Order: sequence, then C-alpha cells, then structure tokens
Amino acid sequence: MRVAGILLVEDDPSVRTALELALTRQGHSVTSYATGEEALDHIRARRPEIAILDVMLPGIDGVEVCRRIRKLDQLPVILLTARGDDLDVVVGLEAGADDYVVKPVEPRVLDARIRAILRRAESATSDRITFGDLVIDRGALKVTLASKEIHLTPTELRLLLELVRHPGQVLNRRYLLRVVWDHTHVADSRLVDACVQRVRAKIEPRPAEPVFIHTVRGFGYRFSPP
Amino acid sequence: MRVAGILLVEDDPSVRTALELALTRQGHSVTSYATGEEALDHIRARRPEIAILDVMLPGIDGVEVCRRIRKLDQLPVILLTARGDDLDVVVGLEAGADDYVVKPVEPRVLDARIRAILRRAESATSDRITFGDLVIDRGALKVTLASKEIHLTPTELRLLLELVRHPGQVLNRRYLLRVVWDHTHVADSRLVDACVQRVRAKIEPRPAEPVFIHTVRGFGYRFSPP
DNA sequence: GGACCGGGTCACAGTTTGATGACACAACCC
DNA sequence: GGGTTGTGTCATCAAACTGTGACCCGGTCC
Repeated sequence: MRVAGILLVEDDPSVRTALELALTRQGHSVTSYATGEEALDHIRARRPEIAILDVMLPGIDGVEVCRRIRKLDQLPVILLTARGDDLDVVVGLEAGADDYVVKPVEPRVLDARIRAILRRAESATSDRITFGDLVIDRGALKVTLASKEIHLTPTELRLLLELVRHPGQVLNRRYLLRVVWDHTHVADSRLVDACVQRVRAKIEPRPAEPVFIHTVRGFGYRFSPP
Repeated sequence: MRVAGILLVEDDPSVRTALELALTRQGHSVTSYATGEEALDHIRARRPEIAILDVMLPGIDGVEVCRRIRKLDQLPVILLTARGDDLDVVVGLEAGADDYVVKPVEPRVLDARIRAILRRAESATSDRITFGDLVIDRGALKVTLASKEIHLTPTELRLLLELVRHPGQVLNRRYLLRVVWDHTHVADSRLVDACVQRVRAKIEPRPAEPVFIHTVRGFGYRFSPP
C-alpha cells in the first residue's frame, strides 16, 4: 500500500489530532504544525510528499502558505476549509492548490483525494504506461505495439525506458551515454544514434517519420506520444 | 490565456449545453457527447487535454468510462455527479479520476479546477515560460508562437534561450559570442546580428518592429516581453 | 553635405549532423 | 564447433546549418 509523508497544517488542536489520527490509520505518515510559518520552516527538511493546509490560520493563511510552497516546489497541496464559498475555491486553486476540500470531511474521502493526487504526481513512475498504441510495462519489461509484443534487446530497452522516463523532454547524447551505457564511453560516437535507429526500426510504424522518438538536431532525442 | 480542448460527456441536453456554453465562455474549446461509447470512440481522434464525465450515463457509466480512459492514456479526468455520497467519491477517485465535482457547479469553480489539474499535468513534464503568444519550453526545447510550433536551429535556439534567461537585460555581442558560440570567434563580425535576424524572422510578427528582441544601439540586444 | 558608424539583409559554399546499412567481434547457446 | 544474437564502429550520403562578406540603410558628427 502506498504510504505518503503528509505535512498537515491546522491550528485547531482537536481537528488537528483527529485528522492526524485518521490519516495515520489510513497508513500515512503525518507531521503536523499549528502555523504556516512553522510548516514553511520545516518543509525543506521534512520533504513531505503532499501538504494539507487549513485556509484559516493565525498569521500567514493557508492560501499564502500554498503560494509560497509553489514558489519553492512542485509539492502537491490540498486546501482545507470550513467555508464552502465558491470564491474561496477559485482563489485557492488559482494559488496553485491541487484540490480544495470542505470541512468536515470524511477521512475516507480525504484519503481518496490524497491518493488521486499522488497517483497523478507519480504516474510518471508507475509500472505500466500507455502512449496510444505503444504500451510499456516497466514491471514486466515488456513492450507491445498495437497489442503485439515487440522484442527489444537489453540496451534498446534501457534506452527506451530512459527516454520514456522523461516524456517530452530532450535528452542529450552525453546524458544518455552516461545513464544507458556506462560512462566509460567516448563522448563523441554515433553509438546513441545507432541504438535510437534500432529502437525506431522496432517501434515506429514509419521509422523515417518517427512518431515517438524525435530527433532534436544539435541537442538530442525526445520521446513524446503521438 | 491557457485554453484546453475539453471532452464533455453528459446525457442531459440542457445541462450539457449549459456547461458547454459556460466552458466556451471561459475560453476552452469543448467537444461534447451524450454517451460514454461515443466519447470513447472519438477520444483518439480528438486528442482532448482533459475529460469531464457525468457519472450517471445511459450505457457505460462515467466511472467505467474513466477506467477505460485510464487504460488508454494519461488523460486527466474530472467526474461530475449530482450525488454527493461519500462512497461515490471514493469509488470515482479510485477509478483514476483526478477530481470529483458535485453538480450544480459554479462555472468559475469548474474552470478553476480544470486549470489546477492541467497545471499539474503539464508542470510534471515541462518547464516552460510564456511571453504573451510566445511559449518557450526549455525541457522539450520547443518554441511556439500563438500555439504554432516554430522551428529554430540549434544556434538560434541557444541564442534565444540565452536572451530569455535574462529578460529585460541588455546582453552585448562579446558576451553572446562567448556563451552561445565558443569563444573562438572574432569579436568583430556580423555573426550575432545575423543570428538575431534569423530568430526575429521566425518569432517576430513584424521583424522590422521587433516586439521581443530589441536592439540597443551601441550595446547589444535585450529580450523583453511585449 | 559628406564621412562615418552601427546595425540590417541576403545568398551561398563549406561544414556539420544524423540516418542508414554493412560489418566485425564477443557472448551465448545448442 | 557452428549458429545465433547483441552491440559497437565505420563509411557514406543527404539534408540541414551557419559563418562570412558584400551591400544597404538610417543616424550622427564634423
């Protein structure tokens, strides 16, 4: 079961302990603070996976804490409020929050929302990813195209997985050489190119006009779904 | 302004048209269907950026549509329901939905939630800066002007990135030669000018009156948003 | 006005880059 | 051993890129 490090900020002690207890029961590990200042002070050290912030806080309010977290980090944030006023929801989400939950909240619901957000945040690391016809199973190390299994050699597979790990990002040859091969190789070689060619020959319907692995001249290669 | 291609599935015609109108007013482009089957049939062709699904649908219900979408794709999903029962929320979110909204929903709220989800979905994979119509994605090394992709050559791109790294600052030719080119070049040449020229030709609507890259006579060039 | 200066514009040839296919060699499996 | 597979290297080719220099133009300074 997925267990998250949760940063909880809530000034009302009874609500705080109740939530902490409920979330802990769901299997999460919770660190809680009564004020935004404390939370911000410790956020770097604790490296939580998600923050749950009460909006009404003494001192800096939750929305402002959210804004400051956003400046620091990609950390997912759920805002918690007693008010259900629409305007607040808009302001909160515009501040960069990922969700907005109105108190009192059923623990199972909060837990489901936490998981939904974390699932999205980590979908980049889940076992199986689908890009149109192409399915890459990182657990089973299998690649299928239009339900037909494709055989990739170990090096080809490592290369493809590395590209897929950063969808949409351009990865340069030096980086790929370092990560996919051992760094013992000369920086200047057509090795990466040759391997990309081989992968393309296997997964691209028309290797001459690649749909998945794109060449970015002068920089490297980019995997992006069609 | 961020504009999304939204796939809307809602069987009640009056709710559907109302939502479609409201979302269109917010600047989104909406395609709507009355049933999940239709939506699933067209999802590949339309390539929406986000799906909004009513839970109560004739035939396949919204939660099931959501599950099937998840199998296909990384597409973000918002479930829409008239029921506020906690159990439904949990089931929906477990099916892989990114958010769960209870009808009737204030259009601004729905819009804010859409934007929050899209922001997360895209911030996970890219690192982009926007200057009006001009979007520069430093991770994907892609430049778009009014949503149309612009092809820049390696040197042009390096030059633009360098200018953009210091918005509002004047960078002189010697500096640009050193950073963008290797320092092996003679300081006196039309090299930088020519390259700026080429970039302008591609990204400036009217290259003769540049909006992005300004010439500062006697000093160099300055990138500043319009 | 005329010289001068800094920058804009353009075409092109030489260079760079990546695609491609062949090949050699090592590892592995019968 | 003999075949098979995987992988690094190389030569070759076409396409893309880019530095250069000639020329132009508008301001500026005597």
